Amino acid sequence: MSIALSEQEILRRESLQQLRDLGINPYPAEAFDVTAFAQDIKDNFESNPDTYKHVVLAGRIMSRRIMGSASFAELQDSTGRVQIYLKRDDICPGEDKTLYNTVFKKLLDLGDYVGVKGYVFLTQTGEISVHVQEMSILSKSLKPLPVVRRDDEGNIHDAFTDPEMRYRQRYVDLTVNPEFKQIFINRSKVISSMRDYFNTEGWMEVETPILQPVHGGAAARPFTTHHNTLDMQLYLRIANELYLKRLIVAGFDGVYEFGKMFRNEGMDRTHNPEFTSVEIYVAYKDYIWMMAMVEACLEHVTRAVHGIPVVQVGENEINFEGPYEKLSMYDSILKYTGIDVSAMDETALRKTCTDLAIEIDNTMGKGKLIDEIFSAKVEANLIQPTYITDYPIEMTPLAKKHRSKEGLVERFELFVNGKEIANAYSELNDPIDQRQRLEEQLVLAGRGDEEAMAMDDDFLRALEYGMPPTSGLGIGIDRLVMLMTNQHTIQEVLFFPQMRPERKAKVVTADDFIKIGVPAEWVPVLNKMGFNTIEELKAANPNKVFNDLGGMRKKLKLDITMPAKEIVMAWFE
RNA sequence: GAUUCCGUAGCUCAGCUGGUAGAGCAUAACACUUUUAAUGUUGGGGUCCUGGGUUCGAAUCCCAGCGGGAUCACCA
Repeated sequence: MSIALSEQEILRRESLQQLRDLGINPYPAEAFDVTAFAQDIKDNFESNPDTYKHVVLAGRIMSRRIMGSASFAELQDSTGRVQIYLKRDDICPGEDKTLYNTVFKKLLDLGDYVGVKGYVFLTQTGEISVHVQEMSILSKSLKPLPVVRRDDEGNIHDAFTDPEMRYRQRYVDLTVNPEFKQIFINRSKVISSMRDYFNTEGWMEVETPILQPVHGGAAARPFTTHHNTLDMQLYLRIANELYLKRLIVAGFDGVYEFGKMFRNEGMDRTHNPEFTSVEIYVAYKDYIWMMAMVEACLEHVTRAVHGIPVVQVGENEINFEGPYEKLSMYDSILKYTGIDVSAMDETALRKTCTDLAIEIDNTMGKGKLIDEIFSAKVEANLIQPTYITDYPIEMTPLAKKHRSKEGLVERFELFVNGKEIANAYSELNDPIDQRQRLEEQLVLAGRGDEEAMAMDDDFLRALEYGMPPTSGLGIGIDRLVMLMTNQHTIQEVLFFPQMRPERKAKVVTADDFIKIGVPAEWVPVLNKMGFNTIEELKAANPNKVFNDLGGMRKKLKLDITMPAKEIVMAWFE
């Protein structure tokens, strides 16, 4: 709790107490069953007025226009806002006008939850409104929300836009900027439609460990933690690939998992330390099959979100209907740079990078150098969904060697709008080859590559028992959602993006002040005067503090007893 | 991590070459029975992010720190 309450917060707490004094519970326990929603009323009242003669709805009061004994307010529920009309003598049919004159006009604040019963009608200006016959308080709001106003043209005034506050206090953001809720509704549709697609195909949703003794399956720095009972180091997973493959070894034909991954790396517009991915593995398939599956799946997802297979992303209209363009890694570099890197050795690649003004360092192997060229020169050109296929073996230790092309693996990545969205292999199931490839990763690690993949002996043991030919796919859900919702920062598609901790207010409990003899009712006054710790108080001049207490008492019109001077002096001993 | 911009009332923002801190909304009081960015009148509300420095005097200038944004780097 913050130390000094703002004027408005103090007033709201006083209103809360006055409600209680009137015998009104500001936080009632009873259920309040609604029968109507704002959006439905606005959409359907005019075509079907008879069904809105008795409505019950609930939500926050978001604006009020009080005109004597009648008032308009806007009620916001989960679907939107609808205007409500309150007339004193309607909600207070008897002599007692307290509910209107005191409760509604004085003690309610913007942001309070109320429940209303009444009927829908059209005002003289033609706005669909609810004529309230009964009103009850469902929850009192003690902190004022930012007020965002909209005029007739829909222009927003005093918008609540500070990204820091929007991300730290997402509950405020989505309350006053409800249009952002659609991003998260669409996020949910992306995941649920994809899950539907997988389930319809007969593949099984599974869960695998997040706490892993070996961080395998991807190349990234992990978060490290410690288990006390086992007294062992554990990692938050950077990928779940190796566990899902163990389940293919176990005899499932298709398994998939939606889940959080954790990578201890930089944060920016497209990276959050924890992010969501889906991985799916299907036995007896290869990466050619997987391409067709991805096309069907993403078209299904796009239709689920937008109703059509096309989505507008910035300037670009992106069509998720398959089939997508396919380019091999080498051909894509040839296409966009005119350089054929397919036969180059490491030395030649280094020279090519230098010629193209691409920064490199000594830890980079052949695969990484090619990837640098690709990232710098090709990626941004891949706007419509495009498969980049057949990667150099050095950068892909978990994929099967290409069936016909030497030095390559059966892998594709799907690029959309210049960004990687999906990654898939014909999975490596030759245990001896797999062991060698992981050993090569250890060499890279020895050269200083912090992200080289770790050895996982249990995974190799599983492969030795035999894994059927399998194709696997990973999709970054956050980036897919960014595409589907036309957002260009990952923070906009995460409810609670990672932030640095807020600066802590210097917190001191009232007890500390009470212990040195300060009467409880004077503690907030001292806080208001800037004394938030005992040390700060004791550093002050006792006579000045005593005088200022009197001044504050007068200024704040406090109805509390002034402590005697000796008592104040005693605080300083 | 680098560069750069920003941090002032509950919110959105002004605040010039340093001289008693401002507006709109919100809030409080009064008026008002179909308003709608309601209106009219009158009030209250501030750790100018934090800590140093320069100065007679700092929201303003300088330094450091904290937090955020953008760009870049990193991130297959």
